[in-house]
Amino acid sequence: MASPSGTSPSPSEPASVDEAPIFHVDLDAFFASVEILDDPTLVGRPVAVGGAGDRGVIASASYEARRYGVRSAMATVVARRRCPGLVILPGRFDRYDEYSRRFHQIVLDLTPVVEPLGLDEVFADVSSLRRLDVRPVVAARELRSRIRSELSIDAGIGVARNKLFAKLASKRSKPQVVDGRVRPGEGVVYVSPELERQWLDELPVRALWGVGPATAERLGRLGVVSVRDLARVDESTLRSHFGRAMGHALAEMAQGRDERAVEADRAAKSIGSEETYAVSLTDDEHIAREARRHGAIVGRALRGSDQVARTVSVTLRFDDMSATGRSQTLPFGVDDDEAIGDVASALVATIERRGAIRLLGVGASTLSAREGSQLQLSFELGGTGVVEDSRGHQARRAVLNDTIDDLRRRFGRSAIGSGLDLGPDGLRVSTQRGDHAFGPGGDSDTQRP
DNA sequence: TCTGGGGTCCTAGGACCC
DNA sequence: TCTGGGGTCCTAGGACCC
Repeated sequence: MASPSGTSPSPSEPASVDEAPIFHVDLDAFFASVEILDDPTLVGRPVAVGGAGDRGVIASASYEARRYGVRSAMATVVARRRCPGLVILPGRFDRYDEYSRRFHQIVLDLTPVVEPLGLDEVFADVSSLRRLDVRPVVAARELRSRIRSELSIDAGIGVARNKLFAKLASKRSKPQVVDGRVRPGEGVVYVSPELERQWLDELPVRALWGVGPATAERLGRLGVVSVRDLARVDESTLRSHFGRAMGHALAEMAQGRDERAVEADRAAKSIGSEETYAVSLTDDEHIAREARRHGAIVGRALRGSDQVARTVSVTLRFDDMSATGRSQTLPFGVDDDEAIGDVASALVATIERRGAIRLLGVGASTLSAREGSQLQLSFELGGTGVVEDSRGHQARRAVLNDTIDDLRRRFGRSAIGSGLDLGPDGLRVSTQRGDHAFGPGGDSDTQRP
């Protein structure tokens, strides 16, 4: 296949695993591809997965749809305008999960060091192939054909010295839309060390990992548009403008350096559920109910993964697109709908509204394995260490109620929506207050004026 | 043209502890 | 008189990624 000089893979060049130990593997148009596989009548039609409503966004677009300029992250109303015949599907994430697991397993058959990024991408460290004397480009081609034969989905694979170049290479390996036509990709692209500098110099800073619209804009104001420009700025300057971590990362990437390891088995750090409403919320009771509903979804997810969360957070986005949040860390982990819902609805009630609410979300973090959390609570609350269900429950309830009282105090009663003071929605649970002088917040009553 | 839902990471200030 | 220094935890906000 014809390729622009300097950007073609160099399959004929020998590359040992030591020269190019990192793969970035990325499935093409993943969600849309799964939908087309499951419904052959969609073959050849422009297909997208995403929200169909006025506030929807495209999550994935088939190449047929991309011919019309449809892209992921594009507002659905825009996509429809560009492509009136666009088939928009809501998405079936359980199904994508199945495909994703199979995809991961195929890569895991090659190397155990696999780091997923979302459902359709992984980094893989293939250093372990050294013993087998396999050239990485050859291994990548075999991997690609296995993915294609077992999943019926194409993948692009970047092969390089580090994550930075592997990711840039996989992007170049993809099919491209040129003049309304889809040009097949090369599938596997290897960046040789000799090509690295040339690649970087051609790139806009926006192509670098971690450089989004805001950072690109700020760099532009410093006269930095390309990575070539960026390479001329010293690190201390970058740190002073962008902070320690970002400044360092920018300086490193501009030189083609990237020491990040491929990390397998990264545990999730938070679980959340959020929703953008077709019609923004204004009613206090409705808002509290939604906080509880999302809290219950989070609770189910926690229980499903045998985890408890100590931190409950809420996020609101208003009609002006501004967003704000509140979070509260409890002295013990929770995984039940009621506890999460109580804290979430109380948190939401403390937020001063800047208008109608278009998005409401509930999150859980500071996660730990569920086992033993009840016992731990019993100790923390000054118990004997003997776990007794009713007592444990009552003590948790008491701490939870105190926590909610603390929120009122911190943010002022007036900030609390009318939905909170009353009992009927079950927010306040009848517990004799003052009969427990233990636990964090347990003596907060005495501080109340 | 108007911006989803799942997440991760970073920063900064205050509280608190030694 | 003026008044530490570092570490950790918590919270709010923001940018970014897929």
